[in-house]
Amino acid sequence: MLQVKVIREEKRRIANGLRKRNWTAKQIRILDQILEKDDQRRATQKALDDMLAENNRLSKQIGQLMGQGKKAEAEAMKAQVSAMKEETKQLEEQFNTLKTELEELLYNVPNCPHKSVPKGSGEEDNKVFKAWDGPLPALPENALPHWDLAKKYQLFDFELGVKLTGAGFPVYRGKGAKLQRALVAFFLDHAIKAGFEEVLPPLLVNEDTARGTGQLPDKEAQMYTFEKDNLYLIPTAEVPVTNILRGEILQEDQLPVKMTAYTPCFRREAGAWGAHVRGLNRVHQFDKVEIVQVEHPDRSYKTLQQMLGHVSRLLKKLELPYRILLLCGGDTGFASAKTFDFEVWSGAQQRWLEVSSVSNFETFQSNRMQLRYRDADGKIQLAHTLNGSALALARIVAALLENNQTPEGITIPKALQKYTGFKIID
RNA sequence: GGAUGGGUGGGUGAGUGGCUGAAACCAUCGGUUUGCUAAACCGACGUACGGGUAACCCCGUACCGCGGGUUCGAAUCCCGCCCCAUCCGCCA
Repeated sequence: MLQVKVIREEKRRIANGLRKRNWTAKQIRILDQILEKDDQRRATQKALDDMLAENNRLSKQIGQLMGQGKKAEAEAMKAQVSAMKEETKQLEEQFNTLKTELEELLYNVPNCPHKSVPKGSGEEDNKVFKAWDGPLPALPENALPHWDLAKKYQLFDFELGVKLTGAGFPVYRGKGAKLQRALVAFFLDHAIKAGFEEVLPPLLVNEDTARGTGQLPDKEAQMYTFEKDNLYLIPTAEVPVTNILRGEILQEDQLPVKMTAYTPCFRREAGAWGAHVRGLNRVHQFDKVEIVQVEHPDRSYKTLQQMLGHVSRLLKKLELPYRILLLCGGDTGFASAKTFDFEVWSGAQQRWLEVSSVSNFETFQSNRMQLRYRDADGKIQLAHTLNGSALALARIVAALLENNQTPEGITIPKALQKYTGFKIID
């Protein structure tokens, strides 16, 4: 959520940012509505506070009169305060309404894209930030897509998942299951080596937590919900991990806070099915190792680049061809100011698959969850939050299987062999 | 799930209707003293929103788990919810 203060002081910049997200002039008028609503809110608060101050003053006097035994005077004053009560109540209701309305307006405004983010409406306007300059795997004509390889080598089973749960919940088996575990361990070890603290968070979160990172109210339809207990299954580890610091005021020298977590991720993906979603390309449950950083605003973009470096190293070690996209305004997530996507080449499908999304949210999340630090002058400031997948398993597995298929079997990249305990799937 | 007792500032913890935004102690920070360290002493020390000021700051309001209620006035009384501890039940 953007701060009203920022909208007021930098309305031009915010409006320009929204234009990059393809907002029309008409839509951008919401900024004026917000400022107007905030003016009303402040005026009402002033009136209410003055009223309450008067009430408090009189009440104190009543207490004193009572203490002095001046009962009649006290009673007269009581009547006076009682008379003001109705007006106070009205002001209070008005104030609460305005506050709620203001918040609802603010919930509709996405983050302002960073100045380096290109304008655009969708995928087609994303810029290739780093192209793949190496060779693509040379696979034979009859190369199998990963869903066929999975059948051939009994690595995972979708039909079985349907029996147990429903579509989009694969059951991994044998070397397929071991491969999952190996990748998780591989990713976690590298994150720990890069200075991230490993955490193993709950997979169910409450409403406050879902709100903190912006899943509520923006992306409610994306999450599985447990109405009876008022809990949500996490769509990414970002949600519980970033919220660890919700409401905290950190010391400046505690920044950056670096955390990593492996969790399964659950996504309803309602209405997202269609072409290109076979096999592991899109599933309701997948495993992911996430890296999260809470950083000083002055350093957050440098940190974003470092996170790109971290993910790049993982993909190099896995010997997967990859490219990095800088998302355009229209494709950048609601809460993000700047997002890079990583895509790996899926040899048999002959397409790039998104395996990681690395974002700087600036103060969009920290404002909502009041995640702050005390600067050198002792002033309290909102911290920047960042996160990235490092990495999401399902599609990595798809690419690994497809790209490494040989007549003898599927070879395992060298760096991964000590984790899998086998060099080939045959 | 049942019973009982609790949820107060960074921590411990006092506070049963007005003098309490909240004692005291600890921690932290600044100062005095000191050959250095320690100790002692003095002082500062919550957050949000709003108002005033160029700023240091000053003022107002709200917040003692969350939400509602009673009252001129609520940390304190009443109701609902959440959470924690202990015991019982169940159990990986």
